[in-house]
Amino acid sequence: MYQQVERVSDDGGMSKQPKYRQVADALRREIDSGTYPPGSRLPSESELSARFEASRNTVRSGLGLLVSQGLVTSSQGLGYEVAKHEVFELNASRFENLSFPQDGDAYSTDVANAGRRPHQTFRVEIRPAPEDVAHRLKVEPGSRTVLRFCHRFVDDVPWSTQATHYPSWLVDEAPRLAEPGDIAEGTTRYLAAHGVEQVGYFDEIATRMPTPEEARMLEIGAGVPVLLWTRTGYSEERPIRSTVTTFRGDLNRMNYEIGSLAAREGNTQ
Amino acid sequence: MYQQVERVSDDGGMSKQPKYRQVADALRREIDSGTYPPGSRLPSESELSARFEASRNTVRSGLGLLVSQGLVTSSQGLGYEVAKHEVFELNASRFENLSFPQDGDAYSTDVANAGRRPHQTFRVEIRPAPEDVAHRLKVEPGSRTVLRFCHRFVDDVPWSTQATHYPSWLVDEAPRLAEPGDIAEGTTRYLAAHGVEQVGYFDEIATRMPTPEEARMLEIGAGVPVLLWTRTGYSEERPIRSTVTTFRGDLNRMNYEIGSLAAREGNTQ
DNA sequence: TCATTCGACTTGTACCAACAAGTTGAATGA
DNA sequence: TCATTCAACTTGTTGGTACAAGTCGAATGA
Repeated sequence: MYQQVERVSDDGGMSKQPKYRQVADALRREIDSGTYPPGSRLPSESELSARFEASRNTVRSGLGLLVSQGLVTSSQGLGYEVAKHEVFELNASRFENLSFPQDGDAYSTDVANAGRRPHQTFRVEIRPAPEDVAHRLKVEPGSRTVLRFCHRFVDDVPWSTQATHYPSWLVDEAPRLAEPGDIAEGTTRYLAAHGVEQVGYFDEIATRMPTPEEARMLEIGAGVPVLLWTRTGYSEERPIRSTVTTFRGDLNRMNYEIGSLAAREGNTQ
Repeated sequence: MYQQVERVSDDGGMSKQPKYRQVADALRREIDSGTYPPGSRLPSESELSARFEASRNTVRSGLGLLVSQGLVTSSQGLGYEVAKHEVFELNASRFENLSFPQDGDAYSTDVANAGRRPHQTFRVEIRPAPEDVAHRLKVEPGSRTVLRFCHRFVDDVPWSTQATHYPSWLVDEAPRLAEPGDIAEGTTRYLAAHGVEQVGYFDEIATRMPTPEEARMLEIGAGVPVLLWTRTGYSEERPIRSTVTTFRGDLNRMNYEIGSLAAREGNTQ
């Protein structure tokens, strides 16, 4: 296959890099330049081992770098594959007033409009408030909250999880929140009908590597971060909900449109 | 130190996990439970090797997992340290009208207000438009753009990079854009004074693992993703700027306030 | 006192070996 | 024809060894 052997010859006087990094860099260049397009298979470890005159372990270290950077994935028995990135756009500012991306309304229609097949599981629990949620809802940590939890898929690929906590005082006014099953008209409308209107919200966006739990739920491989979207909704008087949505970072992008965008016809990616 | 040896005894009938995962899980539990608080040092590889009755390689695999999840960092000669997370809040919606977080205005004051020391380097280049930028600015790929690039530090720790591209037609109307050095009054005000007013913007937020280049600029260790904030600014007629800000994911969180938040006094973290 | 050396630690790199486990496709046999 | 087996691949796990390289503090010597 490769009669010729890789050398550090390309190293234009740069500092000497360890061999496993040279392997990673060489493969990264070839991936970037299209030698190995997204979805294609890389040569096997033993082939690379011969090509780079390195032991299998060294080649594995290099490949491990690429995996932890999310560039390639590996599966036992199959080999290494260049990662595909098919991102899905989420418009976060569209839900400003009533239609919340909650209980499947906006989510299902968005996904269906993109020609994909949505699917979700749903459950309701009574749970003591975790510290961060308690702080956002301005209730005591450990006090009772209703958790409405949603696990979402697109074409049977895990896409996101969404956990919305409601404070117990709100459940007293709107008891159906604590009942299992969907609220057909949407929780925001349901709450508004019971005199609790959401007049504003506060979004926090963060990223980090997934916990093992999150990696399991979203079937995330190594090297893929999660995007955390925390939306705290407010009535005129106080916080009424805290929604934490956890997205696969490799499949999602979030958008905010603010101000007049008359000049923005067509889409921007 | 540890006379007793770890066993799989804790495995309550669960599927057998490889030993290196057991090591990682055990250490993760101890980190979460406070046995090893943030900033503290983990036992050395050889100590862990004795404790878990595993080879050094196996222990290293387990530690490598924690590193790639951003939970711990390692440095040669020093050992493994539990990562500290000191996040910095960015209010993205505050810049809705004129004061852009550009050329240091909002950034410097924000950082100084937090009692930290801001520092930044700045440069201006003429560059052919990369494809994504060209698309956002609605110009031809490869056409001339002005790139104003900013590398920001907080207390001498690399914090973010910001690259703003302006289309060449805009530079004809506002020539100081292409000149090196700050624009004291802020680019947005400068543009407004030349009849180009930004009336809206479109934000895209994404996350991924850093490229080697980004890892170098931001001094990111393994297991820390970057947060990409792309803001495209529009005048009444067309796009006028594309700003891509790259943040260290472990040190930043982005906030959007939308609607009335009279009920949100105090802060939410 | 102060700077240097050096030893004892730490993690990093690189190699070897062996076997486990998943996948695929060709050969086999009913 | 069709299902099964099996051989030949792939990556995954675990052990070993050796040395390089970074860090720290104690011992050394001027």
